This record gives sequence, C-alpha cells and structure tokens, in this order.
Amino acid sequence: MSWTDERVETLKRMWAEGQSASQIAKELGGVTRNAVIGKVHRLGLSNRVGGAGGKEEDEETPVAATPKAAEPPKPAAPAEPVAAAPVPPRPTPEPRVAAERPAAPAAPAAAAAPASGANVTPMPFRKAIVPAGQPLPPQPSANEISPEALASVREVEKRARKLTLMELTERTCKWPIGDPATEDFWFCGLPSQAGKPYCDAHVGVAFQPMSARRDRRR
DNA sequence: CCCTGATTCGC
DNA sequence: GCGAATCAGG
Repeated sequence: MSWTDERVETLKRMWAEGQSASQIAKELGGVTRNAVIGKVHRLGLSNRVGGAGGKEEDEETPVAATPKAAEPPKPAAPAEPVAAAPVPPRPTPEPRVAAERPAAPAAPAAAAAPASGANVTPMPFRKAIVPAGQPLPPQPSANEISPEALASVREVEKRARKLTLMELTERTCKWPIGDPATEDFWFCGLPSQAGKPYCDAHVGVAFQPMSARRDRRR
C-alpha cells in the first residue's frame, strides 16, 4: 500500500479528528500504526489539539505555538471554558451524521432523539440494552455528580466513536448514548480502562461511591 | 497486558 | 519517503 492522495487525505482528516494512529491504520488498512505515525511526522502535522485516546489530560497544553502568527492585541485570556454552567446547551459542532434516518413512520420521539441540533443525550437511557455480561445501565439520576465529571462526559460524548453493538470489544467503552429505540443510538467506544466496561469519563459517572449520602454505621 | 505517540535508522 | 523496531509513557 502506498500513500495515495486519497489515503493521505483520510489520514489527515482522521488525525485532525483526534483519532489515534492505530484507529487510522485500521481504517486505512494495509498499514500499521507505526506507518501512520511515521507519515504523520513526515507530513509535519504532529501534535494535535483535541487530545483523545490514551492520554487525555484536562489541561490545555499551550502547544499551539505556530512559529508565526504573533498576537499583538490580546491583553489577557483568563477565560475558563471548563467547569462552569451545569448544562450549557451546545450546538453539535460536527455536522456529520444525522442525515441518515430511514423511513421513520411518524416518530414522535419528543423526549429523546435530539442528535441533530441539540446537545447529545446527557444521560444513558433507562431502557438501554447493554451487551450481555455488562448489565448495569448506569443511572446517576438523583445522584450528585461532580460538575467536572459531567463536563468531562459531555466532552467525551462529542468525541465518541459511535460504535455499534457489534463493534464493541473488551477494551471499548460500552456506555450507551442516545435512544436505543431510534437510529440515534450508539456506544461511546472510546478506550476503556483495563477491566472496566467504560472509558474514564464514563467510569466517573457510572461508579458513584454513594457520595452525598453518608453511610450508616455498621 | 492493554494502549498511546515519538524516534531511530536500514531500506 | 517509508515503516519496523524501539523507546517512553499511561
């Protein structure tokens, strides 16, 4: 396999989307992740911004540093985009998907099924069907989850790989997103932590230590 | 062990 | 230019 224009385009696109080298390699086929990484470097598009996969850190590494683009008129930039309002409505930044609804015979689906215009489902559905062996559709419901965790989840769900049931593996996050009764349903799919069924962000909201409620004595 | 990207270096 | 092997890390 050689790096045709088309393949390079795919590489650039996926890399920009934050896909990992191995995911890209898998998509392209015929190459290993090493090949992808090597190409990425040769293309000079090394460090990305939207860090996903593997080392995600909640810090905006000032990696920007484009050797040009000086910024004269910029007094201060103290704006903190993270951890603020509980649920700021966000227009889906990725205009992809959403345009593939078969012939849904009058689907009122008012409550759920936002996907194309509203923010993505904030919580997994109660009826969510989870792969055998992995029950527990988490219900943080009345629980109090830290704003950080929620923010993290929303962030992650925007970047979900949107896998189908069959695409899940031992190491992909199995957190359901959307309404299983509609087409707007998929699984997070991001790398899950060893042994756990969910990715870091979802583990954060899935396994609550029964926080607020003080445990009774025993 | 699973995974991530970064680098090296023979081809 | 390419990418396997290796390195460094979570």
